Amino acid sequence: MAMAAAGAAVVAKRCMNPACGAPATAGGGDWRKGWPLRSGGFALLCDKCGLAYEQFVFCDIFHQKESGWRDCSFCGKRLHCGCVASKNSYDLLDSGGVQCVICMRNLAAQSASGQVVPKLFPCQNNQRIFGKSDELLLGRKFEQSPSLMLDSRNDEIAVVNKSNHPFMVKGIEAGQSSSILRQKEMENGSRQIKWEQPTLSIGDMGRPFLTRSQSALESPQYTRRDDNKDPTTDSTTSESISEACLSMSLGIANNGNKMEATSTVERPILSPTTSIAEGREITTTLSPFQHAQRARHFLTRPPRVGEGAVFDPTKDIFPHLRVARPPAEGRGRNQLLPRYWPRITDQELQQISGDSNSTIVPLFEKVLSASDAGRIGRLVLPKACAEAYFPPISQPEGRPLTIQDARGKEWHFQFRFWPNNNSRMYVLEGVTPCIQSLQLQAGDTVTFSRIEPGGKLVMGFRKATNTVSLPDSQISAIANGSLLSETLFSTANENLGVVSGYPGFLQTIKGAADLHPSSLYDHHMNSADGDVSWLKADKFGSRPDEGSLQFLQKRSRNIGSKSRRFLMDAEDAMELKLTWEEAQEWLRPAPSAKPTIVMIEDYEFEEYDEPPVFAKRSIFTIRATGEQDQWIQCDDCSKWRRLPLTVIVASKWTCTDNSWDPKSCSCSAPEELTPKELQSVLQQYEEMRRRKGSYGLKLNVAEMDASSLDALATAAVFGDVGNQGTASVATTTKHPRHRPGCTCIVCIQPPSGKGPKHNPACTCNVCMTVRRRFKTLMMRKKQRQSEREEAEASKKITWANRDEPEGSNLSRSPQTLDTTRDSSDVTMFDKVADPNKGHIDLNFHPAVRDDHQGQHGAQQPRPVSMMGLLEVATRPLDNYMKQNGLTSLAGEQAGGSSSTATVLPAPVESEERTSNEGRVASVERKREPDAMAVDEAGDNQQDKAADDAPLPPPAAT
DNA sequence: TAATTGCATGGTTGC
DNA sequence: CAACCATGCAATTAA
Repeated sequence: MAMAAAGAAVVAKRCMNPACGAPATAGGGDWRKGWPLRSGGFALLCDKCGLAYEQFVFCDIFHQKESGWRDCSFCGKRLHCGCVASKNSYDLLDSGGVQCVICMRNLAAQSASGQVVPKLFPCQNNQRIFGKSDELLLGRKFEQSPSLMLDSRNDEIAVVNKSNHPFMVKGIEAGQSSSILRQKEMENGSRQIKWEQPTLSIGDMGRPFLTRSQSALESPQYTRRDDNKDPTTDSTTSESISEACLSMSLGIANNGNKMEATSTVERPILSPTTSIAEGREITTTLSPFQHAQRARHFLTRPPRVGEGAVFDPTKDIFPHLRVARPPAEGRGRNQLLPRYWPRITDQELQQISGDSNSTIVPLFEKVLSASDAGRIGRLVLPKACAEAYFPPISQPEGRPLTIQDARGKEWHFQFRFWPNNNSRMYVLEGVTPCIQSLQLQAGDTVTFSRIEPGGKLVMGFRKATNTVSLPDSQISAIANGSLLSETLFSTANENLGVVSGYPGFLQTIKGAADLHPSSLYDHHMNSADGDVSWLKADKFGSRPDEGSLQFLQKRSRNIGSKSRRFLMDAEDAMELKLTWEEAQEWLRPAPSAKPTIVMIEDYEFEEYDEPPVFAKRSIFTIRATGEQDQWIQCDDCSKWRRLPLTVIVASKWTCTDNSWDPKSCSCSAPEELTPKELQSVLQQYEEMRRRKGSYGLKLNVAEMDASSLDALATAAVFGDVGNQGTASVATTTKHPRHRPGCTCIVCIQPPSGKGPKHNPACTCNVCMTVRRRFKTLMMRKKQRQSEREEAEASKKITWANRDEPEGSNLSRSPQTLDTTRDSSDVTMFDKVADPNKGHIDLNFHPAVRDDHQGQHGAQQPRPVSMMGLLEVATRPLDNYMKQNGLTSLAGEQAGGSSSTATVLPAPVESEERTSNEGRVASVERKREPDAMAVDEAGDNQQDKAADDAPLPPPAAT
């Protein structure tokens, strides 16, 4: 790359080879970047004579090859180039050598008089050539800036106008400089520093970057602050600090040639570069490292717990585990979204670090979109990432950016931006060769890291090997819009193991795993060796990662945007080989859950902040006396033991855990149920399961409906599954159906902070559906009012049957149930709560109701998905009216009563219902006032209507 | 005519 | 609701 391309404002520079003298100016550019240097810079070659120079990213000055390194004459530590920009990292000695700041300080400490006079100038590198074009100056012409120096003897700050000095200088934002300078001061220990700006702790910073070897392993800039170690004892630290200081400057007022710090806090030690910066746009060249430093300055908000930002002790235990780490630096004013957090395992870091002493700082990663991986050759960069980690650019043209891949090959991109909605859209242009070389495609993940020291950008990649490859026919069908989203996802699910689920599911499952070593181990072990293809992409097995997931989500965007949230990791799916109904048996309200009563259109709903929990399956029975029991089977002896109704037990339970019944706390104790009773109960139970399974078992994981997985998700995220022990829950008094396994919005809502809360203003699908149902309800009520008179005659009939669709649980009293079973005095029932209050049931199953509406339960219900629900919700009102007979509501009420028999969550009940309608109705009538009965009848009707169809347009509601 | 470039649009998502 | 960002598309340039 010719330097001329860097910009037109390159000042006259000539090759230092007297026989050459090739200019590096625009138009004459015979300069090109060469090989990467371990320093983090790159070689600069004179195309004409081949003389090589090197550039250091910290000072942005080209140095004649190998001429810039300076080794401390005392400790031998490799110092930086020796240019003015790095001048503060060492001191020139009269003897001709250099002295690093550490040695210099030590010497000063040893000297009572402290007469250590840094020899700031002249700099030795008089053969240096200028480097850096205006692209590095962000469009500004090169300008000489006064260099700031500090006489350490008296701590005065002296500004020396180095207008005659041939080195480009630069500045950074005041905030950054002050922050860094404070670091520097701490480093030197020469002053008492008051930290004005927010101090970042480990917790604030998240997990700092890792290095090849340990302790490595924390960013010196941070660890030093955190543990207050004496930096002099840590060469790594000091070196890093020194390097960091290379890039700092002071953001103080320029008083001509003399600058004075007006604040004691802001007094710098050394800042060799000071172009006065007032903001980004006038900020001069910053290396990525500098940039990160600056960005770090804005880090004031601690990461949220739960986003993975907290210190994760498991990382030390499982360094190979892929856990998204919030970048330690440079997240900018706004925190980086977790989706961009690098998910690089320590092993991968080690790989990329190789045998060098370099430190890898994971910055961010991005899943390649179709656009990114397409032929257009543009990789859209997340704005926050670009601004935090890449060099600042002020012009849309941007600047060239060289990024090295894990194989050591350098790729030259154009880092630029487009103005977009008063904002910027950052892109890397020219990525096609890289993409093709690495054989990346949409869904793969590109990871950006930085090598320290040097600040060199490195990119890795992670293949999404399980990327869905749909048959062409399906792809074309998708393109034509003829393939329903469900089909796509079904296909995707089959191929990838993607299933529907709550969006927080994946995150929370992983999050939970992160917090629990055992689960994490199980969950991640298979992929422990990583799916990041840093150096040996093909060597490692891979698992579908979030990249492929996101890719799928993106691909599905145009055909079912609502469904993009119903995706999950294939590996997670593998662990969820159970049907929804099976899962239901394990779900219980959280023991500690306290419901919040929410009024929705005059109806009370209970909302729980806590998700349901896993619990061991149990069977509820009711005796002839009306007494209810809960039975649970011992995992050891398989005997059934009676438990209090409200008890929730862990997934494993044995007789010895039976603290409620001393007589049955041992496996040797006889079973309380007689064989006949037991057989009856189990038969009923199996019957119920069969019927549930009749549709549930048909569902593979991928076909679970959304609500099912929502519940699964919320259950899965509950970390203390099985540890609830006993608690008084299980039933509620407000929501008649709020029982173990309930799938209403109360139960399926995700834990706080993990998703939309179902407050009255919630607009999630579930809530919206509920609201629509209520709107439908209200609409129908209005219509009914006008028809009520003529419907009066059939009203009683309606009442007699009105509870069938939804209210069988409500209407079924223990006594009623009991009379239906004559084989035993113990009858199984679906655990219900207080049936005293009329509530609209949220546990509707439209498909179930649909099927049974016309066939009285003879037909097995179909699974229903959220997409299907949404689909029917969009049907025109007239269809809705026709389908639901709203034109003749009275007739519906009268004639529809017989068709309202339905299968309910507890099939046993529905079966009874058909034979006991009259009794059920009478019981129902007894317990509720007529007014409520009317409403509830309407509710049920409307629920049904709203469930299986069609929601009226807003005007109709 | 194809490829590239620059911008606009609109879906998605976080606040 | 606003910001972000994936992508479409018109304008421009190159072949």
